[in-house]
Amino acid sequence: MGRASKGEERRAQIILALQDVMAEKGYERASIKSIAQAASINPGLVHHYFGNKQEILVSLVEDLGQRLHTRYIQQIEESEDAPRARLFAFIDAYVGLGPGADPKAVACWVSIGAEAIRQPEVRETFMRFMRDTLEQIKLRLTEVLADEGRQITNIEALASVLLASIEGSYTLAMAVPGLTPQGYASPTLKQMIVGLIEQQPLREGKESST
Amino acid sequence: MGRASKGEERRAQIILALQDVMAEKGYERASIKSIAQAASINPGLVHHYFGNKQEILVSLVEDLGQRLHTRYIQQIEESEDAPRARLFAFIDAYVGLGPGADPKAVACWVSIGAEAIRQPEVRETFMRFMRDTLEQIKLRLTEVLADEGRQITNIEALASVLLASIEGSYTLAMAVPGLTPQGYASPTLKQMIVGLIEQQPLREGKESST
Amino acid sequence: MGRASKGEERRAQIILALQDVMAEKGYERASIKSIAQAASINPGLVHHYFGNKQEILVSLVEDLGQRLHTRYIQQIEESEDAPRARLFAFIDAYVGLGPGADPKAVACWVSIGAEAIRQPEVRETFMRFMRDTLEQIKLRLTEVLADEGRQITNIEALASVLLASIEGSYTLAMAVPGLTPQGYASPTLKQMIVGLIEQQPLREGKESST
Amino acid sequence: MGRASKGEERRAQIILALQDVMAEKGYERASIKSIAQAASINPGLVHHYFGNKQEILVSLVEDLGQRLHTRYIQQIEESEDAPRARLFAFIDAYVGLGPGADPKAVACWVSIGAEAIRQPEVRETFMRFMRDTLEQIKLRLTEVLADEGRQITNIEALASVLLASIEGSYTLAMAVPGLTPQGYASPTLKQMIVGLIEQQPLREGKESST
DNA sequence: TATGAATGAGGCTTCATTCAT
DNA sequence: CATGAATGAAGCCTCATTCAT
Repeated sequence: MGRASKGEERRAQIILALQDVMAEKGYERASIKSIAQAASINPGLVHHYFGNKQEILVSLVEDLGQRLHTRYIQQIEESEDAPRARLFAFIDAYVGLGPGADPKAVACWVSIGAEAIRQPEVRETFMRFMRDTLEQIKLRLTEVLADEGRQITNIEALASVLLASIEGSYTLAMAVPGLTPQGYASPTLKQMIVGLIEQQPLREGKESST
Repeated sequence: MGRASKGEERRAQIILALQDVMAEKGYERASIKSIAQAASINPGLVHHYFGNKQEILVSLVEDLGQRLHTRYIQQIEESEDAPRARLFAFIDAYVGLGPGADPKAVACWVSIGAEAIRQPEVRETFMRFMRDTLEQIKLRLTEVLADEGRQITNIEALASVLLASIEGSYTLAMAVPGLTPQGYASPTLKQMIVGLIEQQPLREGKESST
Repeated sequence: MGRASKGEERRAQIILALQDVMAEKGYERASIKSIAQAASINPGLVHHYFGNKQEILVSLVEDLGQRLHTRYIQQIEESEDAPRARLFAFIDAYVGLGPGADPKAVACWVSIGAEAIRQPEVRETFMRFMRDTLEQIKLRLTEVLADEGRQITNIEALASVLLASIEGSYTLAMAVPGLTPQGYASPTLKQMIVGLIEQQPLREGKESST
Repeated sequence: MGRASKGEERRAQIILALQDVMAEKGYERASIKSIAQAASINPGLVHHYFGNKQEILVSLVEDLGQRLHTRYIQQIEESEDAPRARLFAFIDAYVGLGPGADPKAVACWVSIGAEAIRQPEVRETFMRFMRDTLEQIKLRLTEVLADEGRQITNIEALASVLLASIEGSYTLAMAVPGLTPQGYASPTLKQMIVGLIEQQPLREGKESST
């Protein structure tokens, strides 16, 4: 797993530079020149490490996804072992801080969502990450439902709404700052999840709570 | 109420053309030339009606917002008079169909959210619409809570999560099509809302259902 | 001599509008649209009165020249009858106030001098005025020299330097405002002229009049 | 003092190209394309060396100013040591030949004077040069007056008229060629200066030196 | 006369990418 | 690896001029 050769370092430098510039100007307006400047390297050098601009973007998507996943793993490790705790750890990792705990990263992530609509290569990478994330949500939900004696139905839709809420909270946070209350997302999402869970019918003759 | 002078028609033509091109290529790649072509007019004419490209975008934001609001009004009129029905009408208007019942409109809306991060003029218009929408959600929620004898607390956060879920569902629908189940959003969101409502404590000694 | 028909008024309006816009932006950046706005008329109307933009400029040159000449005639009429007084009246008309007593007019005049270098039609009109002016200077100088018993030689060069000083004072006044002292030009030019005159040899042993 | 790196050469090439094109068409009509052609380089390359068109113009102003100053220094070195000779050397440098001994340079200089009215950045550079030049004139004049026992008053105004005469002679030379006699400027200006000097009162009853 | 829509050319600038050194 | 010069294609916008009404 020999990471961090000179080349890898350079690549990482460039990817982070794209993140910085893109957070400020968006993808299209992030010129190779400006990226190079942000990375403190020569413009011509960028194309030694990436075939074209889009490749940097794809790498950034991977990088941001990786960072989010890493945070999630950490939160899981620090959390209690109970299913609910693990589900909440997921929420904390993904909205408590957003991707990378970094406003720049969140801004990029929103732009990436938009770029993914048009650029197949970006979509592919973005989608892979979203699919994995959705799987995790389903896992955590199933775990909780099982643990609490609820029927496991409709998981796909529940997980989708949760994922949408997370993505949407990024958009709101960046595009309409100040409109939504500070720090509302994490606790309210947890509350919402609890609500959803408790609407699931009990597995064996028990009455559902509705 | 003389609507649609010649100039207004042209403007509408151009705004719709931006929507079409932008849905396919995104804002930055929607060139004035391609917009003019989509509108079947001369490229030079675009700047006869709009000072610059951004003005078209801002007009499109207003237009899309207006369309959504109109749909909402219609749904309200068609719905029953009960508070819950009105809240659900809101959901149907905003996610049952997305902005404009039109995939193009949804694609644009996601891009607009991203552009709003960087372009103050776009943000302003986008934000005004989001603020109004948030107010509507709060109104509808308050109505329901009052009607069902629940305490009215935490409305701001509840509404924010709902708004985020809607926005996020647009992003998922366009950027990772097929990942989430068809038509999941509207019913699941309603379910989620019910869950959230029923977690609100009762106003007078009655037991909450949790 | 029926002046001021409706058409003539419109033309004058447009010419003055060019002056206003040109003073602020220069000739090339004075668009037909901005000229029309300054004239409070419709852009399309401009080409009813002038074949093209250059024609307006040529008319402006004529207009400014006319104004200057008119001022000169007035000053002459108000001045004493002595040759020196008439020469000084010339100076007062041309630099005491500049063309039209109007900073805008002076700014235009400097630009016109530059445009005359490249545009033959402008040069022709500009040159006609300059030739007439030079003739006036020579007349006034000859008059003075004759009156003061000086030999009349070198008039052409003397007049040219005087004309150059006037033109140069416009450039300095507009391009480097504040660099030269307020109101220096008129008295100092008079002083310079006196110096030049008194260097002319006497015609027949008479003493100079100073 | 390593002058003329590759980049500096290119810059100089472009600046001279602007001079050539501008002499023929004026600043606004000197397109980047035509400048590139005159410099025998690719149009896109121009913006590799200059941020925008105006920067080229400002550089040209500096370049022309430098050339004039250099000529003046040379004339001074070649002239006698007497104050009058030095003052006359100034005149020869500035009008005997015009800026750069080059009609193109003179044509540009006139246009620059006009552009300076509108473009602050151009004005600043133009003004700096004019200020320096005015200082030189004052120096030379003071020197002469001191040497010839004249009172040193009114220097500012005398110098201003001289500077105006020089600038004006450029305008006349380019805008109305043939109107003024060939080569009139230098000798007549000298004559005018002598006239001005000899009008200055003597410091202490001494006779003037003429 | 008057309006303002329409045309089409061209200008400045930006930029991804390639290449010589 | 690294530099930064070079290329050429767009892109946005401005504008003089024409034209239908």
